[in-house]
Formats: sequence, C-alpha cells, structure tokens
Amino acid sequence: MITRKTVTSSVVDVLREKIISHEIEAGTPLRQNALADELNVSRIPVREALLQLEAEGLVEFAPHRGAVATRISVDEVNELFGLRAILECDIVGYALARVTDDDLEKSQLILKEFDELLKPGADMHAWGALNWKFHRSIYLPSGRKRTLGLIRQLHTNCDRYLRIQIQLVADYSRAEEEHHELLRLCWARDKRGARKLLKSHILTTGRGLVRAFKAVA
Amino acid sequence: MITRKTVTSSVVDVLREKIISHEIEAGTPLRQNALADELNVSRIPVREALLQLEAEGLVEFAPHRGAVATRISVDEVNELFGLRAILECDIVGYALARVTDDDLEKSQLILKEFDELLKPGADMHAWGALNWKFHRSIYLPSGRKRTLGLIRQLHTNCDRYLRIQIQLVADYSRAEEEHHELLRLCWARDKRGARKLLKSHILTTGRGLVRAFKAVA
DNA sequence: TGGTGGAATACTGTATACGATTTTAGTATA
DNA sequence: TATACTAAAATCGTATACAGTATTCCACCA
Repeated sequence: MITRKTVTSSVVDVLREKIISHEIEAGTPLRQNALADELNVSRIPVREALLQLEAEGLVEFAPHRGAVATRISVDEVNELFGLRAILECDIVGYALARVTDDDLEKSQLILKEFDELLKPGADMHAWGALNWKFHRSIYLPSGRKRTLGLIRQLHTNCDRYLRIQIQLVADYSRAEEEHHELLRLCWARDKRGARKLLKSHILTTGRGLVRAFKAVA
Repeated sequence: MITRKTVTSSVVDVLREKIISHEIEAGTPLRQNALADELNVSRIPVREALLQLEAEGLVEFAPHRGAVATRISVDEVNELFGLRAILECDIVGYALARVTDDDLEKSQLILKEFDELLKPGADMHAWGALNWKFHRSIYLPSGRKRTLGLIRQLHTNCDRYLRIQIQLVADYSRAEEEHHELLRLCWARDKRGARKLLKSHILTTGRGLVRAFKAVA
C-alpha cells in the first residue's frame, strides 16, 4: 500500500526532527517565511505543520506573534517521565491480558534491530525512534488506542531531552538489558513483574536526565 | 486584559461546541467549503480549526478525503474514563500537597455556580464546562501543566458522550454531592480519601454511560 | 538624558485562486 | 446484469496575495 504524503506532513516530520535533535533550539522563534523559503514550500503547510507540532507539545503559539520551540523545565521533565510510568504501567497490564506469541515474536525482532544499533560506530540517531517502536509493540495488543496516543506524545517529548543527555554507552546498554528482561516477563505473562520493571525502567531514565539537567544548570 | 480572538480560534470553539452537543453527529464528514460558507470565513481558518480538533480527538483527518467527526466505541468510553481516573487520582495528590486555602475558596465559589445550575429550569448546557472548571480548580495547585493538559482533553471527549446520557437529575445531584465531598476532603488535605472518592466519582459516571450506550445499541 | 508618539518594517492571519486527488455518474462492453 | 473504463464534478491541498497586528526605530520634546 502506497501512502501519499502531503507537503504538510513532510514539513511536520522535518520540523519535528529538527526540534527533537536540537538543530532548532528551545526558545527559538519559528518564522513562517523563513521556514517556508528554506523548505521551498508556501507558508500554509508550514503553518499547519506548526499547529500539529503545537498539539504534540513541541512548539507554542502566541496569536500574531508566531510559534516558538517550547522550552522545558526540570519539573516538566519529571512530570513527563512520571506520566510515562503511570500510563505505560497501566497499559502493559491490558496488553499482557491479550498478547499472543506472534505479537511477542514481533517485539523480539525489534530488539534484534537494537542489537545492531549498539554495535560500535552506529549512530545513535535512530535510538529514540526504535525505543518507541519497541515500547509500542509491547503495548499494541492492549487495543487501547487513546492511551497509546498519549504515550506516543510523551515519548516524542522525552526523546527530545534524552538526546542531549544519553551519550553514555552505559545508559544504552542498561536500557537494552531492561528491554530484554521486559520481554521475558511478557512471555511469562507476568503483569506484576512487567509493571515493576517498567516503572523503574522509565523512572530511572527520568532521574538520570534530571540529574544531567541540573548539572548543566 | 483583553484577549484578541483570531477567526481560527472562534471557528474552533464553534465547531467543538457543535460536535460536543451532537449538532454535528459522529461520523459526519466535515466539508470545508460548507463550513466556511456557513460561518462566513474562508477555508483556511476552517482547516486550521479542524487540525486543532483532530489533536483534541474530536475529528479525524484522512489525506485528500477530509475530516470526519470521530465515532467512538463503548470500549473507548471505558478507556477514556479509566484514563481520567488514573490521571486525576495522580494529580490530586500533588495538588493537595501544595494547595492553599485561597485556592480552595475559589473552588468553593465554583460549586456555588453549580448550585445555581441545578435549580429547576436551568439549562444543562453549561454543565460540562462548569464540571471541568471545578475539577481543574482542584488540580491547578499541583502545577503539573502537562498532566492538566491531558486531563483537559479527556474531559472534552467525555463531555461529548455525557451529554447524550445525563438527562436525569439524579445523576447531576449525585455528582454535585460528590463534588462537595471532594472539596471537604481537600480542606482536610486527605490525599487518600480524595483519591478514593475521585476514582469512584469518575468510574461510576463512566459505567453509567457505558450502560446507557449498551442500552441504545 | 530619558521618555513619548508615530511612521516604517516585519511578521502573522485570512482570503482568493489554482492545481491535484478522489468520488461520482455515465457509458460501453463482456 | 455486472464490470471496467472514462469524463465530469466535488473536494481537498497548496500557492499567492492582501489585510491586520506587533515590533522597531527614530524624531521630537520635557
């Protein structure tokens, strides 16, 4: 199935990536004309893209003053990871009640991709996307679309700040190990264990990020 | 402080109200031209409004096929109220840790407005908005903006379905009593009690709605 | 010097216009 | 009759153009 891409959706992807990767720094005003010229499109798709990114929490609009890449506080980082912990622990319970072996095979394959990524010399650029892909694959069997949507948003927002911190192989490999452990618990349909691991998996990462944040400031 | 309203934001408000009130029924395709003519604006603000409503979960876009007012399933209603219970129970804990007497006075005033509303002959139209205003006032002291944003979205989505069910004075007055009780618990800074009440306050309503849904179908 | 008023500028918000895609209706053909 | 194809209509997506609002900068005055 071919998917027709509209210009707007391309612009959304480009801008999201630029913001998450900090090519566009937090606090930067996003001039519609400048972006339009840069991407060789008109201002309309740029505006629409900015609106979508506002919904994702990556930019903020002020009437007649345009959009700005959101600046986030330490408190908000805490909040984001707290929300992830709550929602992901909740959804994983529903997922385990319905998950099939086929589903788990798929998750397993994604972990294989991770292994590739962790080999020396690989760029960590794709890490966030792959991380989301794995978590998503675990939660998908729950069938809870709304929750999944919220979690997706939280992941994009978290990613943005993870990228400035995690350069340490230690962090990646810890996450990697925890992913394998999580999947094991899923095979065992161990709800309680999965929830417990997930909670610490998320909150530990969050705390690490907060520490890094405070160290800089 | 005067707030300048853009055309787009007005369109958002109008359309949201129409969808929540079921003047626009679920599943209805939303033709941009028709809406633009009806509201005497061009299609641009209509498109932008639809994008925002998509982010709120009230409409869905399909490329080159336009927007449709989302149709929701019983499962999704369950999910929405479940999410509300989780998130609102979480945030109320943080709120109680910081709430001042002044904050609580404000909430008290909102409950007064409720009393007015419940007098015979009042239109129940404003109920959903006021309900949100009260809940919001309770959570606001938490300072957790992100969580509050998510909860706000959930409320708009729930409202939409509450309106087709709650015509019974009994439901309103039960909610009203529970609001008073919740506020009492807040004055007492009783986190555990507040959480417990809130959970049943939300889930009971959700279950009632699901019953009504199933009765119709 | 410091502050006020007011054009000039830059940018956003909205309308109009055009091009692309999908849907619909009708016709021809098996 | 059913299906495949084609042309027309409807609708969406995007570019361009104009209008409205905020910001900047400079002259003017206390």
